[in-house]
Amino acid sequence: MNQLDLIKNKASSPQAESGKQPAHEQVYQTLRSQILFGELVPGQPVTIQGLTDSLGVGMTPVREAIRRLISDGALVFQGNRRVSVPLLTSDDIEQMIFARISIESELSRLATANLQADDIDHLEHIDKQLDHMIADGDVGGYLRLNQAFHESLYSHANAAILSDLAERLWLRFGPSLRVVCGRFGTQSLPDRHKDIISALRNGDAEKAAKATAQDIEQGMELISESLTSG
Amino acid sequence: MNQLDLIKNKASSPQAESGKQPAHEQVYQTLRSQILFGELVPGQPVTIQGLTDSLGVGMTPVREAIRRLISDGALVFQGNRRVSVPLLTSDDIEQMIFARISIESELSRLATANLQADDIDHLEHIDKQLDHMIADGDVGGYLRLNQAFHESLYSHANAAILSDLAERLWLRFGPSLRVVCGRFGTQSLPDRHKDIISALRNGDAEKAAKATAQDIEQGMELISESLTSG
DNA sequence: CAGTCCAAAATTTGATCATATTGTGATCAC
DNA sequence: GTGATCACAATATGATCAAATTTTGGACTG
Repeated sequence: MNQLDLIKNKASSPQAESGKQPAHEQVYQTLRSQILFGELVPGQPVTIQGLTDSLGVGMTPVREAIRRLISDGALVFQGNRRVSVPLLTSDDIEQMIFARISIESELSRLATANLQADDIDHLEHIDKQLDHMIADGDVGGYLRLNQAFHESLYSHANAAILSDLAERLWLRFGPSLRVVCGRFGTQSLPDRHKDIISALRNGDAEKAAKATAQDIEQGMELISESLTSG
Repeated sequence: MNQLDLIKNKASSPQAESGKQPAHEQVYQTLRSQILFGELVPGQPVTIQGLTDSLGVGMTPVREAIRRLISDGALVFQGNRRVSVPLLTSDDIEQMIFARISIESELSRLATANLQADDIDHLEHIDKQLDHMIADGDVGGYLRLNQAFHESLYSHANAAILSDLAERLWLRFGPSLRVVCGRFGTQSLPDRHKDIISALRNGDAEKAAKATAQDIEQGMELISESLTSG
């Protein structure tokens, strides 16, 4: 894809460890995945020393990663010096529904014009795998592929700032979404992706935006219901 | 010599125990203000050691503060280990116009119902001072009061997540807005605040949202024009 | 005598710093 | 221009200090 990336990777080939990223970056990415895919439970405390032990790195990289995640809204600072995975209120969900629909609909709208046929094929491929995950009841697989679908779509919008805002919102509800899936199973999960794909193939940006909004609303309402019932 | 001056000037805070905050938090707040109010120039490099020297604290707190600001989008990591104040493209501005209008209009809409008469008086008071700053050509004062106006308004929306998203966007364009003001002077600066206040007094949420959107669009277009002309 | 409550020690966790190591960009010789 | 070398900045660790939580022990009350 990008020539510059290949060149940059080549320069660091001596250490063939697939990436000579600094430790604080690796810690950040690790925690980010764990939060995004619900491997951490809402309310769970996160300690610096616990992470230095389990990840085998020093305190400074862990601290930096935690600060970044707090800034992302993926972790919350508890007033005393404790840090934990956020517990969402239904009011939080309301705000996120609004923000996600505003931003991600626009991302779909922008992406529509830039998508080539094979890009859409790729999205369809992801969605097919997604169906299998839902059928198999594989919650982790669902979360990863659902995220991959949206990220892949939004990446074609060429809108770094809007994508960044969207990513932050995903980090906020990741843990809660996992809980919902664990409670209700994968059957009730939304998948308006077929509608999105069909709109993309027709080059209909408005329809793609609308379908994205519906996909978002269904998923978020599920979390909201889970909160009120629990 | 003046290493603590920047930190100590938080004395305006009503709480006397502002010295109780950890150093990394103070460094973050200091840098945040400097970025938000344009005391740092777009493109300017930011070094860890430079800040440890000038602020008189160790490297760890500085590192944490910088990571947070990178996550905020207020600073950018340059691929190599360099960090600098972001340079915006006109495409960035486009995205920010969209995001700000979406989110901040909603914040105005939500705030309308919650505002008491004396809250609106307070907003009007801020706006009156703002007029003086514009007349005097005080760019720094304009930036601070403009930010205070919007923050004060949005705080009544009781929407932490949306406010957080808005804050991040403000951090991104702060340095560039300062440059614009320096170039064009304060005369051309937008101020639809009178329209906002009048709508708030009438309890007209839609009109408040609309006036907010106009205020945002005018301000951002100014930055955009400055980019293309420069 | 048992249970509760409070205070103070002990333990755990966080915050900061000093220092060693590593990587980057720049300079200078060739 | 190319390549070795040098200076500087960033990264990472462990030590040290401070704060908060938990545990513990004893006294007091019922």
